[in-house]
Amino acid sequence: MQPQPLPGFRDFYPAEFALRAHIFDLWRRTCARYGFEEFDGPPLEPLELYTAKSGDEIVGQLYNFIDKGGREVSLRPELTPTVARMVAARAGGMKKPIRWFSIGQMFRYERQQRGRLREFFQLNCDLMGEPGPLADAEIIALAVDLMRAFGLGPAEVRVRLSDRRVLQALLRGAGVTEAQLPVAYGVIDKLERMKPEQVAELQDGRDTRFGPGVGARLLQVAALRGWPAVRAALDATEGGAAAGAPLGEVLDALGAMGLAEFVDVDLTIVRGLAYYTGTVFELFDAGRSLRAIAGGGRYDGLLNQLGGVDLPAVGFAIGDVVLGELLHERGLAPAPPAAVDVFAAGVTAEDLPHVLRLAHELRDQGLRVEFALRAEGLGKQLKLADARQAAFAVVIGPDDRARGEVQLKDLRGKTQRAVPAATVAAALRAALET
RNA sequence: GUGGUUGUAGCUCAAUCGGUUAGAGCGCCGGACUGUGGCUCCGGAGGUUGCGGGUUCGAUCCCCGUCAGCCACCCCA
Repeated sequence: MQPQPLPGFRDFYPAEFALRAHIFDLWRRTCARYGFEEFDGPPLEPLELYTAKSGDEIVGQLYNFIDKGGREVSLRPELTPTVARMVAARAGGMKKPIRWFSIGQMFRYERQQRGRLREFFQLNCDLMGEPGPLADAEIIALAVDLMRAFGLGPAEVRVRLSDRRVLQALLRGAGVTEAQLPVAYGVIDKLERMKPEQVAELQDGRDTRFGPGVGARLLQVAALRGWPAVRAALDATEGGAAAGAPLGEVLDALGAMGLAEFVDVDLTIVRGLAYYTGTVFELFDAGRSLRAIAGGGRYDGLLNQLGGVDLPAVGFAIGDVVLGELLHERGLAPAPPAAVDVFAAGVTAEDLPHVLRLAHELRDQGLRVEFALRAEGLGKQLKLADARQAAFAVVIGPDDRARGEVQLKDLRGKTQRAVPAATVAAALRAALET
């Protein structure tokens, strides 16, 4: 057996590379439509950049090592700390709000599974310097349009949207103390994966982490679905209306953009407990058979914590792995594009110099051209042209040359016509532009 | 990192109770096809049955280990 790539790392053969290029292309074009600017940082960073944000525990999930200068370094597992550093360094000089995106390869030392590798590409989008809910709506709209760009509609992908402020108000109203909030977030986050017995213990109070009856009320909060139900619960809670106002404005804005049909209000979306302060959302395939496609939210304190500049921010990240799987599943992964426009074929050995001259002339004009690299029958050459999915073939033979012509074949339309040799380049350019 | 499960040709799969030389389709290469492609027909290459060990007269098949994929847990920044 040949040596294989390391576990969780991929070889990109042309077909897979074509999908990756397609994904990157649509990511870039969609971000551009929202006025986002592309940037990048180093793939290798000081280890402290990540331990400062997440603690020493994450080292177990990093590709870290000591470099030849004795520095503790790590391949980047995420981009946010790099963004924070870069923004902090020049925040004073940048017009707000800042709209940035980046496409880069990330590395995490984790056990791989479907949709989770040790190396992946991630699109990061951050909108910094604006605390208002329209910024949240803008970011969510971008995430939705990134799905629509691939042909994925509301029947294929769903945004599950929550808000840390709403969840906090409802949990406090349910009797969860301030100190118990982190535990309650953890419970809600795990609810879908908990055994029925554990849920029952929460329901009937055998789970003693919360006060009497609080567990059952927590389950009621977690079961709320849709904005009307959540808003009704907020209206019945002290301070609830104020806590729910930003989420309401986000939903109104998304509705005005015509994207409301993608969004499900669902408070069980918790995500990383550490730093989200408001809106929190994840994108899933509608059948929920895959991992989350994307996730993000508002993290108003993080840039200050990491970079020392107090800027509110909202953002998200999308990986290429789950998205790629979904595109395959839905038949939305494009076939690799044809690599050549024109195949130049000669009939006899004496035609070869003319084939080479024409091929090079066409290449100089920017056309993609291939020809047979050894003497072969015309049928064989055209088979190759067909396999390459060339749109046209030019056939040069002794009879054609005697008349100063070449045969120009439209391989898709199955038509052929004689063209003066001097005008074939212009004819091909014209035909390929249509 | 823990537990479970699956590994046969480039891909998708077959191989009787443990039995002789591990097969098929697709793909690839060559030919039919010496000035015309997609079709068809013929032929060929390609396998240490993931790897290592054990049981057995004999192992793709049973056992152990290991590596890899998948599933769950963990984690999800």
